[in-house]
Parts: sequence; C-alpha cells; structure tokens
Amino acid sequence: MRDNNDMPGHLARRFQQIAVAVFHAEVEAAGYDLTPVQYAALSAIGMNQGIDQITLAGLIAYDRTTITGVVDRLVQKGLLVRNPSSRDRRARELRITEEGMRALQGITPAVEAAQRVMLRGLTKEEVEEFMRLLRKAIAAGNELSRAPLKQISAEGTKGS
Amino acid sequence: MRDNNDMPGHLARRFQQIAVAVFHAEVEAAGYDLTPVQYAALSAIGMNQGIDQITLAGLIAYDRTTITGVVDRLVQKGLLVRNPSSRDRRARELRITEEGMRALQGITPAVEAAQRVMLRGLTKEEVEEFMRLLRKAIAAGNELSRAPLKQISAEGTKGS
DNA sequence: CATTTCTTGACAGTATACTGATAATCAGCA
DNA sequence: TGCTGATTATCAGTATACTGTCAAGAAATG
Repeated sequence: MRDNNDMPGHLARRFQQIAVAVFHAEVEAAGYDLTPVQYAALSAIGMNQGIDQITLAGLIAYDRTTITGVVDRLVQKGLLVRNPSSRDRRARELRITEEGMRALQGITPAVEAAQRVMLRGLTKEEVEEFMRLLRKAIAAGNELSRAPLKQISAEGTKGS
Repeated sequence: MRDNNDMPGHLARRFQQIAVAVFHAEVEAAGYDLTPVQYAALSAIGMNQGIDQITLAGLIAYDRTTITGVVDRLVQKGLLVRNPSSRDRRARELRITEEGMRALQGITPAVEAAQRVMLRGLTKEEVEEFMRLLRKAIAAGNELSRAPLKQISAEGTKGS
C-alpha cells in the first residue's frame, strides 16, 4: 500500500500548513494581525481599487462565499470600505483605506521574509523550479476547482 | 510590488484547493463519501491498528484538536471504533472496522486517480521533481507548524 | 413592456485547522 | 506516599473553504 507521504495531495496539505504557520509567525512578529488570505485580498484590492467581490474572488482564486467573510473582517479592521456600486446595485465596490495602505506597506517585509522561511530547505535554483512546477500544475488544474483564477481583461481601475 | 502569484504560499494554497476538489470529485464518482483528511486518517489507522489519537496526529501531521472531529466522523460512519486504552486511561485506541477496511480498499483506485489528475499538467519527470522538492521543503519546515510529522519509532502494532 | 435567464452577494450547514484553556490521568521524584 | 509536571483528549472560539440555496437586481429576449 502506498504511504500517505507519497501522495502529492497530502504533501500539498502539509506544505500549506507550514506556509500558513510561517506567515502567521512572521507577521505577528512584525506587529500585524493579518492572515495570508486577508493579505492577498487586501493586496489585490490595493492594486485594483473599486473592484467588486466576484472580480476579487477571480483575481485571487477564492470561492465567492469565502470572500464575504474575508471582506467583513477587513472592513471591521478599518482596512477596507465596502460601498454599493453606482453602476450595478447588486455589486459592492471595494476600496482600500489609508490605514489599509499603510498596513499593506508595513507588512510587506514580513510577508517577504515568510516566503523565504517557508522555502528555507531549498536552494535558489530549487525554489525557481518549485515555483515553476507549482504554476504549471495549477494552470492545468485551474478549472477543476470551484474557485478558479480569472484575470481581468483590461478595464480594472488601476489604483495608486 | 510583488504579485500574489509570485508568492509560494499563495501558490501552495491554490494547488491545495485544486487537490481537494479533484479528490472529492474522484471519490464521489466512485461512490464514496470521504474527505482527503478522513482518508489519510483511515489509511494510517489501518496500517497501525490500536494507536491513540496523538500518535495518529503525529503520523499524518494533523493538529491534535483536529483529530477529535475527524475521528468522530469516521466513527459515526462506522469505519472506525474508538475504545479506552487499557494501558493508559487517558488514551483512546483507534481500530479500523471491517467496513472501514472494505471502504479503504474500494476507494484506493479513486485516490490513485485523483493524484494523477491533480498533476496532469506535469510530465512524469516533473512529477518526480515536484514531489522531491515538496518533501525537501516540508522536511525543513516540519517543526515550524503546530502539527509536525512524527514517525513512530518501532513498536506500532502493525495491522492486517 | 413582460418574461426568462444570469449574476452578485449573502446565508445555513459542514469540514478542516488553529489558539488557548481545561479535566483526567500518568510518571518522576522528594 | 504525596506533589509536581507532562500528556491525552476535549472544548470554546476564530478563520478559511466548500455545498447548496436564496433574494435582489441586471441583461437578454419576445
């Protein structure tokens, strides 16, 4: 019988666990309280001011039902504002606040450090190859998840 | 600013999402209702009859508080039994049932298929390299997670 | 304009994962 | 033996992720 540790899915889960733990540790040490998911959302909104939640979900490959809670918490922390869209009354426009911008900039070194720590076992060349293989595997499987990545074409309101 | 898609942590999350979705799809198509986490636990118990929950957690790198719920659900499905240990009244001995054994065997082809599907974008050589890099990165980061892998020394009651 | 269809956002329910706390028990030691 | 510290399992609380469902609104169509 095949050992669990020969299963790519199992290894993926373990690596993700480590990645999240490292992220938390580095970010907390820097004095911030943001999860990896919240950081990715905040960062994506900062680069695409005014997008709605579905577009955000596509940008970072989150499920649309997950976005609601993530945005809730970011709004509660004062890092985002969520306003009804004027063009489409179903949609909510997401904008990063001044405080959110400061948090994003302040947290960046910790996030960069986390990426290094979680791959500290690999050489520089191995890191490159690892990322390449991850991207390739993800590209081939993108549509198999309920939350596929969806790049915006060419109309996103570019921020700052 | 660095794009989210250049972050290994973000890529890890995405690959894990795909891996879980593929697992669910393949297993459901085969007529079973087991999550990846439940499968790994069931499989580990099948190979180590009578282990307690902490040992199980170490074997598959789960948090000890997560194990409780996973075992609960497997017991509820009739695939496991959880009995007080005679040697240590704090501990619960986990044993796979006949039905659990049948489920484990019946589900194996679907699990194998899932591993192939989630890596369908990679060549055979790339799959090998990907797994090697995953294992290497995980080994270096193992202790950074609250749920590190802990192999049992040499006394586990080998099953079947 | 009226109707059908799609889309956006939200909710209930389930299943990981984690933090931190606690009860019960065991093991080592004065 | 009695005390102290470690260990096993559990629980409360929080945060992803997903299934499935629903209401409100937009878009397409007759």
